[in-house]
Amino acid sequence: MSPDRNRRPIPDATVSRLPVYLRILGEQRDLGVDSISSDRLAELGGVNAPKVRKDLSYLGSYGTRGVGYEVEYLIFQIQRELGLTHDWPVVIVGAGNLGQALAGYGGFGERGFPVAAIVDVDASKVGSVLGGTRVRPVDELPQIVRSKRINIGVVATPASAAQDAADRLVAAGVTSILNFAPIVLTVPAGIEVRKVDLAVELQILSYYEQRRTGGAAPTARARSASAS
Amino acid sequence: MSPDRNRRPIPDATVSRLPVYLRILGEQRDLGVDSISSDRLAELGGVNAPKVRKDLSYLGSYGTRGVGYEVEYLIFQIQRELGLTHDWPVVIVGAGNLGQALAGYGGFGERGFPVAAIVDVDASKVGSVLGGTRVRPVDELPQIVRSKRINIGVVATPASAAQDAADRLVAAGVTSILNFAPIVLTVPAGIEVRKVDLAVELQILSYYEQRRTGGAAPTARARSASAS
DNA sequence: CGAGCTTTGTGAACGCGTGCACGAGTGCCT
DNA sequence: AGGCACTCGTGCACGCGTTCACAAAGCTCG
Ligand SMILES: NC(=O)c1ccc[n+]([C@@H]2O[C@H](COP(=O)([O-])OP(=O)(O)OC[C@H]3O[C@@H](n4cnc5c(N)ncnc54)[C@H](O)[C@@H]3O)[C@@H](O)[C@H]2O)c1
Ligand SMILES: NC(=O)c1ccc[n+]([C@@H]2O[C@H](COP(=O)([O-])OP(=O)(O)OC[C@H]3O[C@@H](n4cnc5c(N)ncnc54)[C@H](O)[C@@H]3O)[C@@H](O)[C@H]2O)c1
Repeated sequence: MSPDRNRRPIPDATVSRLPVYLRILGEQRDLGVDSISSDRLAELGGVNAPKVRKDLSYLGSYGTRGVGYEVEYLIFQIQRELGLTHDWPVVIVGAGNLGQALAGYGGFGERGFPVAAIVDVDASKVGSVLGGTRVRPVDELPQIVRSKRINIGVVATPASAAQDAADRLVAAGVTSILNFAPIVLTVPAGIEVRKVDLAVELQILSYYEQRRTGGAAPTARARSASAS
Repeated sequence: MSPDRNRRPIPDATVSRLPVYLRILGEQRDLGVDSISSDRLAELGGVNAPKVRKDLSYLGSYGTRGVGYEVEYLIFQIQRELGLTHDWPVVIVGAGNLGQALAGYGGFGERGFPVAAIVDVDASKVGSVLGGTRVRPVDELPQIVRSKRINIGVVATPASAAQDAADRLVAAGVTSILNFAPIVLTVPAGIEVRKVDLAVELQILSYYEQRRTGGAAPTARARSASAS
C-alpha cells in the first residue's frame, strides 16, 4: 500500500463534478474531438473555467499549456481516479415501481454499474424477470453479495422498510448504499450512503418559486405533511 | 401575507435541509409528539444540533427556550417558508420508463406536487392513462401549462431530447425544471434547474469504494493494475 | 529562432457554511 | 419566591471551496 498515491484527498465538491466532466468528454470523443480546453469544457459543463482547471489539477498535470487537454487521456485519468476502470455490479433491493424502472434502464450497465441482482421480500415478485435479471428472495442477499462480489446496494423499498433493507445490505457485506426512500438511514461508520429524494428536490424548487412570486398560489388548497 | 418578509435570503444549504426537517416533523406529529428539541431533531435528521438551531433561526425565533419547538407550529412555518401552503402541480415530459414510474408514484401528490399532466412526443404513448392522468401530445404544453397554472416541469426524456423538452417547457411558461436526463441543460436566466443524475451518484460512491480498497477489483476483469 | 498568442497550473484572497461556546430565556421543583 | 435544569438563539472563529490573476509553458509563424 502506498499511502501517498491513493491518499490524495480530492475535495468532495470536485468528486461530484468529475462524473459530469467524464460524460462530456465521452460525448466529445464520440464526436471526434481529441483535444479540449478548460474553457470549452467549462461551457459544456455549466461551470467556469478556473474551476475546471482546479478540479483537473487534483488528478495531476495532464493538460498541455497553450493547447488544452487530450480527451482520450483525460477520460482515462478521471476513470482511474473514480475507480471506473472496472465494473461495479449493484444489487437492487425492492422490485416495485421504482426498482423495475431502474432494472429496465440500460444506462447503468453502460456506465459500468450492471444490475447484478434484484431482491424483494414479496414472494409474488420473486421469480419474475426484470431487465434480464430474475428477482430473488431478500434472504439470499448474503450469498448474492458474496458470490458476485457486490459493493454497492440500491434501496428502492417503501420508507418503512428502508432501514431494514439497509441493515440487510450492510450485514451482507455491502459498503456503499444509494437510497431512494425518503428517510435518513442509520448505518455503521465506514458505510457510505448517498440519498436521492425527489420530493426534497421539488420542495427546493418550490422555495425559489415562492420566493420569486412572493407566495402567489397557483392552486388554492392547503396541504399537510403526512407519514405512514 | 408578509410584505417584505419574503426577501429574507435563506442560505442554499439550509433550504436543502428544511425539507428533511419537515418530513421528520410530520412523522413525529403523526406519532403524537407535540414538542421536539433541536437535539432530537438533529439525531433524526442525521445532522448536529447547532446546525438545526441555526437553520431554524433563519425562519425566525419559533422555539421556546428550555422546552424546544412546537411540532405543529414549526411544520407550518417551514411549509410557509418553502411555499408549501398550497399545491404545486407539475407536468412530466416523457412518458417512458421513468415517466411512468413517476406518474404511478403517489408520493408526489401526497407532498403537494400532484402530477397535473404528462406529455410525450410519441403518438403511440399519447392517450394511455398513467396514474390517473392521460398522456397528451407535447404540442399542447403551452395550453396545459397556462390553463393549469403549472410552474414546475419534470424532464424525463432521453438525453438527446432533454434540451428540446426544456426549451418547450420554458416557452410554455414553466419557471422551474427538475431534470432526470444526464446532460447539462441550458436555460434563460431566471429559470431554476435542479438535476437528478443517478449515474453520477453511483460514480461518486465508486470513488469512495475505490479509495477505500485501494483500487482492488470486485469484478475479476480489466485488472490493469496501477504501477507505482 | 524569437515574438506573440494561447492555455494551463496554482498561490492567494475572499466568502460561505459549519461547529463551538455561551448568554439568555423558560419551566419545574422545593 | 428562588434556585436549578434545560434548551434556544447567536456571535465568532475556523475550514473548505470558489474565484481571480498571473507566471510558466507550449505552439505557430514569419
Ligand atoms: N416510484 C417512484 O417514481 C418513486 C419516486 C421517488 C421516490 N420513490 C421511493 O422509492 C421507494 C420505492 O418506491 P416504489 O414506488 O417502487 O414502491 P413499491 O411499493 O412499488 O415497491 C416497493 C417494493 O419493495 C418491496 N419490499 C418491501 N419491504 C421490503 C424489504 N424489507 N426488503 C426487500 N424488499 C421489500 C416490496 O415488496 C415492493 O415490491 C419508496 O421509498 C418511494 O418513496 C419512488
Ligand atoms: N428509467 C430509469 O430508471 C432512469 C434512471 C436514471 C435516469 N434516467 C433518465 O431518464 C430519462 C428517461 O429515461 P427512460 O428510461 O424513461 O427513457 P424512455 O426511452 O423509456 O422514455 C423516454 C420518453 O420520452 C419521450 N420523448 C422523446 N423525445 C421527446 C420530446 N422531445 N418531447 C417529449 N417526449 C419525448 C419518448 O417518446 C419516450 O416515451 C433518460 O434521460 C434517462 O437517462 C432513467
